[in-house]
Amino acid sequence: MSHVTMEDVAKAAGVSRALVSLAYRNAPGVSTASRERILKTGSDLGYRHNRIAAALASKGGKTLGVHLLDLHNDVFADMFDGIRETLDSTGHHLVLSVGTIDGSLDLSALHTLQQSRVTAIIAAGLLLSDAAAHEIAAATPLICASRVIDGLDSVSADDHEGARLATQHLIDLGHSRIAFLANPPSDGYGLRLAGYHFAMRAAGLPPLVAPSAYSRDIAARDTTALLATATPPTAIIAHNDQAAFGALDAAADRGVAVPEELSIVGYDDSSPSRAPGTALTTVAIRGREIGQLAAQAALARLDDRSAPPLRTILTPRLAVRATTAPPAR
Amino acid sequence: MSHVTMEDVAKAAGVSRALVSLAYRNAPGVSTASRERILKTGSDLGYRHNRIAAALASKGGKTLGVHLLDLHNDVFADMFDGIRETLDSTGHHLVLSVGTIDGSLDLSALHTLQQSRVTAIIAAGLLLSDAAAHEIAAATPLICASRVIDGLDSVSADDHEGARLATQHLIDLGHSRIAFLANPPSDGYGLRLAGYHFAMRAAGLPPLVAPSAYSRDIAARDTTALLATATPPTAIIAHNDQAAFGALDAAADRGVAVPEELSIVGYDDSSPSRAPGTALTTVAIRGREIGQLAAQAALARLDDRSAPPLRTILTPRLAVRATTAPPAR
DNA sequence: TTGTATGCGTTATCAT
DNA sequence: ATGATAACGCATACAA
Repeated sequence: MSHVTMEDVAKAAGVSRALVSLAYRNAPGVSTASRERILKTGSDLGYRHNRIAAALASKGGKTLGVHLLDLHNDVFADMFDGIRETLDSTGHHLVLSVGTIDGSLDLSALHTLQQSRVTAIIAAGLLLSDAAAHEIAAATPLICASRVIDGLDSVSADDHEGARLATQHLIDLGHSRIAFLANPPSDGYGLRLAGYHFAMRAAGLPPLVAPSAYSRDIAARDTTALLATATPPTAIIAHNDQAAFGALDAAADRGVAVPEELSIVGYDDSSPSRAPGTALTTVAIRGREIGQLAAQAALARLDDRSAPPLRTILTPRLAVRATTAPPAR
Repeated sequence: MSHVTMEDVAKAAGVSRALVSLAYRNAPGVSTASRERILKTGSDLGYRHNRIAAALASKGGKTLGVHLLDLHNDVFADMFDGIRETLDSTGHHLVLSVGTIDGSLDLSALHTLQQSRVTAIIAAGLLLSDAAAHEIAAATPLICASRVIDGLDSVSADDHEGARLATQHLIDLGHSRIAFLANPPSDGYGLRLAGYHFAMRAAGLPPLVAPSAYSRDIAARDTTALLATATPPTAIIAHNDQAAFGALDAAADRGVAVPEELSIVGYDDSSPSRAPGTALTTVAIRGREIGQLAAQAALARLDDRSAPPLRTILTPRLAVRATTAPPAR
C-alpha cells in the first residue's frame, strides 16, 4: 500500500525532499550522481510517485480528460488513437471517461472529469445540449470532437457534405425512394439529416425520414417497419454504421437481399464495416485524424486561453463497397 | 478555471470549511437547513468539489482503476459495461486506462494508475508477464479479467474448454485438416491452443498450428500463407474474432468460399461477429458477466485484503453461425 | 548543487 | 450542530 513517501526516499538516500522531487521529474538542478542514487533507492524502497499530491501542490498538472460517448462504437476508438498519438509525446497524461449511448451519463461524467481537475477535456460524440456544454467549458476548456458547438473549439467532419455524398451516390445509382434512418434530434447532430434533405430536394425527390436511435436493435426494428410499408424504400441511409448494421439485420431477417433489393449506406467507416462479408458502403469521417487535430487544439488552447475558438472541419469521402447497387426494377 | 474553493463557499454561507465538507459528502452531523443553504451557495458560486485534494486528505478514496487492453476489440467494451454496471451503485469512481494491442503499454499504464492512487485495479486482457503482474499487485490489489494468474484474483472464461468445443465442432462436421491460428505465446494465453491440441489428440488428428498475432491484418497475411500450402486446411480456428476476421479477409481475397471450401471459427463472440453478413461461428465468453464478477471481486478484495485469491471461471459456449459447414470433399 | 519553509484544498480530530 | 487546527504528500520559491 502506497506507504513509502518522498520523505522516506530522501532520508534513505541522505538528501532532502526537494531534491528527490526534482530528481523524479528529471528537472535541472540535480547532479547526475545524486539523481541516479535517488532513483535507485526509490525503486529499492518501492516508491511510487504520488500524482495526486503532485497535482495538488502544483495546482493543475499535465492531465487531460478524454470523454468518449460509447466504447462499442469503433469510431471512438479511432479518435482515441489519434488523441493518444499526438499527446503521448508531450508528456501529458490522460484520464478517460465513458458515457452511454443515450448520452444520459455525459453530464455527470464530465463533472467527474472536472472534479479530478484535468486541465482540459476532449469530448468525442457529446450528446449534451449546447448550453450544458458551455457550462462545462466555463470551468474547463472543452474541445469538441466530431461535433461543432459555437464558441467552443471543435474538430469534426463535414456531416452535411457526408450525407449529401451518400444521398447523391444513391440518386446516381437510380434510386428515388431513399429513406433516412435518423438519430434522435439533439443539439449538434442535425447536419446529416440536413445534408440528406439538401440532396433530395436538389434532385426533386420526396424525403422519407424514419426517426430511429443510436442502437443497432432499435434501428433493426425501425427498418423492419419501414420495409413493411406499402411502397418500401429501395435504399436506406443510416445515420451511423451501428444503425446500418441494424438495417442489415432487419433485411436479413426479412429475407430482403442486399444490395439487389435494398441498398444500405452507413456512416463512420468503422472497422466492422470493412469486414469482407459486410462490406458496407459508408461515409468515411477519418476518426483518427479528428482525434489528432482535437488533441492539437487542446494543446493550443492550453497555450492561450483567450485565443478565439478554433473550428476545424474535415471533408469526408464516400467508401463505396458492396451494399449499394442500382434498384431492382 | 477551478478557482472557487471550499473556503469561499464557507465564507459566503457564513459557516466553517469543515461544515461545508460534511455537507458535500452528505455526512451526518449537519442540519438539513445548513446543508441546503451550503449546497445552494456552492452551486451559485460554481463550486466543484476537488477530488484531488479530497483523495489526498482522506488517504485513498473511492476510485478504482480499470485497464483495457484494446479499445478496438468489442469484448473489452462488454467487460467494461459489466464493471460499470456493478460498480456504479456503490458510489465508486472509475478511472480508465487503455493499452495497445501488443501489450507494450500495459506496464506503464498500470504504473500511471498506481500513481493516481486508485484503491484497486481491474485489468482486462493483460499481456504482462505473471511476474510483472505480481509486482504491480504488491502495491495495489489487481483483479485480472479474462486471464488467470496464480495468486491473484481472476475472473475468466474456461479457454481450454472453449477451444476444445470449437475444435470438436469442426471434427463433428467431418473436418480433419483443422488449423489453429495462434496468438503470440505469452504468460496466461496458452489455454486456447492447449484446448485445441487436446481435442485434436483425442480425435487422433495431427495438429496444425500457424503462429500469428493479435491483428486482423497479420492474421490475414498468415491465413493467406496457410491457404497457399500444398494441402491447405479445410477449417481454421482463430485465437480471437479479430484474427478470424483477418482469416475471412484472406479467404475473400483469394476467392475461397466460406464455409463451402473453408470453415472458420472465431473466439469471443464480439458484436461484429453477429452481423448478418458475417455470422461468424465463435466461442461466446460472456464478457459482460466477466466484468460484473471482476468488479465484485474487486469489492471483496477491498473489503478483506488478506482473503485468499479468488478464482472464478465461467463456462463458454459455442455460438454456431454461418461460417462453419462440413468439408467440401 | 542542495536544503528550508510555505502553501495547495480537503479530510479528520479534536474541541465547543 | 458547528468551528479551529493539524495532517496528507508533494512543488516551489528562496536561501545557502
